[in-house]
Amino acid sequence: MSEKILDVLDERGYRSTAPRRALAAAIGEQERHFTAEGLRTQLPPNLGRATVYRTLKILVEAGVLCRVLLEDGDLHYQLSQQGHHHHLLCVHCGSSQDLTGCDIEDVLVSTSSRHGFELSGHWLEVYGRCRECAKNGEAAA
Amino acid sequence: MSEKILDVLDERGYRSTAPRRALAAAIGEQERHFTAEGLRTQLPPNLGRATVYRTLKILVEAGVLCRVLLEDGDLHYQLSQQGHHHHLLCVHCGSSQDLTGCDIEDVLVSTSSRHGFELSGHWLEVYGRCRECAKNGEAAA
DNA sequence: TCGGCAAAGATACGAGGTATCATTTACGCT
DNA sequence: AGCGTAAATGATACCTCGTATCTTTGCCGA
Repeated sequence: MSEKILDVLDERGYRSTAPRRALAAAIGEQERHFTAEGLRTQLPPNLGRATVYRTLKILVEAGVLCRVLLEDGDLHYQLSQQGHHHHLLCVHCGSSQDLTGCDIEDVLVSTSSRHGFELSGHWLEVYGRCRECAKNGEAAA
Repeated sequence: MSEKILDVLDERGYRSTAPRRALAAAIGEQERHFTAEGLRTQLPPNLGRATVYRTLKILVEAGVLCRVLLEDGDLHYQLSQQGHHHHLLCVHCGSSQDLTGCDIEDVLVSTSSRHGFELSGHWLEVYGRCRECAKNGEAAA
């Protein structure tokens, strides 16, 4: 996975540097969405803060990562699948599923045009409980 | 409008104070979504920053204001109509329309349950160009 | 009118992110 | 291989947005 990230950077003309390799490796190991600061704690401490933020920004622009907005407003990142998609975020265990091939786009387009609105983009996050957490009962709030 | 805001505060047991009256008046004058800091520049400078943020938070909880997330991640506020709704945000002129009574909720519910997901909430912002800006041509990017 | 308690303002703090800038390093070129 | 240059880095300072703390102010019910 980390190789794939480095490939994308290479394709875009970015240089292969030690900090970027470390970042790619760390990102590849994430099992959930993560924050910039969280990622930083898993990296050598001499790796500058600015470098982390710079690289994350590049990776989002390159489509490798996508931003995930948590219900409390926290901004996280995760490896992005396919192109445009949305997230089903479990508020209980923190897992996320991607939502693709749904009919939401269509609904949006038709609803928007009914308002004379020329749609260019949108942002959707869905919060709830995943199958596992819902099954494991009412124990947890 | 500002009276209505003060009424809501009163109903909820909040006291009527000079800072809150000033805030309510300023909010009533906003024609677009606004930021906390932007609002602050339109208020007497002796009105503390904490007070602005505290009051905005109260008003969001009371349903008077709603949060609006701009495409660049900036958090704005605006007077909220009805209960749950979404925004059509014009990226050109900055206006916003409310999106209510649409069928998006239904689609979300059915799509989510197909994933075994127990939906509890969601966040949607739609970006594009409003009727006016779309009409006024391709001149502007 | 007066006292308790909510609210205000000042201030400091903290997180998250960006600008600046001198130094280092990748890598195309010969 | 070695070199020159532009890109990238890390340190640092800074900025914005928002919150915690704490003392003082002032609303409002008895």
